[in-house]
Amino acid sequence: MENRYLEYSELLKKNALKSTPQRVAMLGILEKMGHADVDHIYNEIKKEFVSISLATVYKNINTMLEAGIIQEIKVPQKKSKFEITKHKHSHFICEKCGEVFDIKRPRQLDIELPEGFRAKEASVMIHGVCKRCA
Amino acid sequence: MENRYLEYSELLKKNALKSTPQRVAMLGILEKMGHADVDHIYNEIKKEFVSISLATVYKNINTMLEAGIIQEIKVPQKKSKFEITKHKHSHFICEKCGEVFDIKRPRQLDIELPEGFRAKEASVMIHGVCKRCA
DNA sequence: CTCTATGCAAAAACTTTGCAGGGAT
DNA sequence: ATCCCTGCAAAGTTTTTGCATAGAG
Repeated sequence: MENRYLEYSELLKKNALKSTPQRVAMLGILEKMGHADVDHIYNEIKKEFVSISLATVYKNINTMLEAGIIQEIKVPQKKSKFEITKHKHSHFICEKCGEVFDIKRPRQLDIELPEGFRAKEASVMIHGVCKRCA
Repeated sequence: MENRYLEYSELLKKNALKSTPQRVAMLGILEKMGHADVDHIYNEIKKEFVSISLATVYKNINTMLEAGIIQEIKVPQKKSKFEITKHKHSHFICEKCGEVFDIKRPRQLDIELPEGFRAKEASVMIHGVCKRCA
C-alpha cells in the first residue's frame, strides 16, 4: 500500500480541520483495516505515536465524524466500528467472527412508507457467515 | 390497551426464563412505547416498582436479548433502543426527533454477495423525516 | 426445596472535559 | 500571532459484577 499522507492531509483541510500527524495516522489505520473500533485504532496508533492519548483518539473520531470524513457503523451487541466515508455501499457482518465487510448496495429498494414520511437514506446490513468462517 | 400479563408471562416461560413482575412490566413498557432505551424503561418501571434497581433492568435486558424475546436497535450517534421481537420488519429513524418507527420490509432485496459469503438476515434502516416533523 | 432474580453497592468499562503546552496555518 | 490540537488527569456516563435476601417453579 502506498503512502496516502498527502491525500489524507488534503481531505482534512478540505473539511476545515487541521492536518495533524495523529489524524493522518488514524485515517491510514482506517484505510488499512477497513473497519476498526476505538481500541483497534488506539492500539495500532500507539505503535507509531507511543504517547498518544486515548482522549485524542476519541476527540478526533468525533471531530471527523462531525465533518463527515468518517462514519460510524453500529451493530447490535458489538462495539461501534468506524470507516472512512466513501461511495455508498452496504455492510455484511459475519455472525461468527464479527468482521464487517463492504458489499455492493442493492440495485434498488422498494420500500413502502407510511403517508407523510420522507426517506433520505437507506442503510442495509446483511448478517450471515463470511467466506473464511463458512 | 388490555392487560397482557399472562401473555408475557407465558412468553418468558416458553423461553426458559422465570416470569417475574419486573420482567413482565418491562415487556409491557416495551409494548406500550414500541421502542425504548434503558433510561426510558427504567424511568417508566420505577413508577410501578419504586425500588427497582437499574442493575436489574440491565440484567433483564441482557437476559431477554439472549433469549431472543427482545431485540436491540442501534442507530449511529444514538443510544440503543429495544423492542419486543415480532414478525420481521424494517425501521425508519427520524433524523429530526430521533424516534424509531416500524415499517414494512422491502418486498425483496437483490443483493450481490462476494463468492463464499452466505446471508442469513437482512436489516434495512431508512433515515428520513417522520410525519410529525415534516 | 432449589435455583434464579432482585436490590444494593462497588467496580469496571467507556467517553468526555478542562487545561497547559505545542504545533499548524 | 492566532487558534486549534495534543496529552494528561480528572470527572462523567454507562454497564457489569458480587453478594445477601427474596421469590418463582
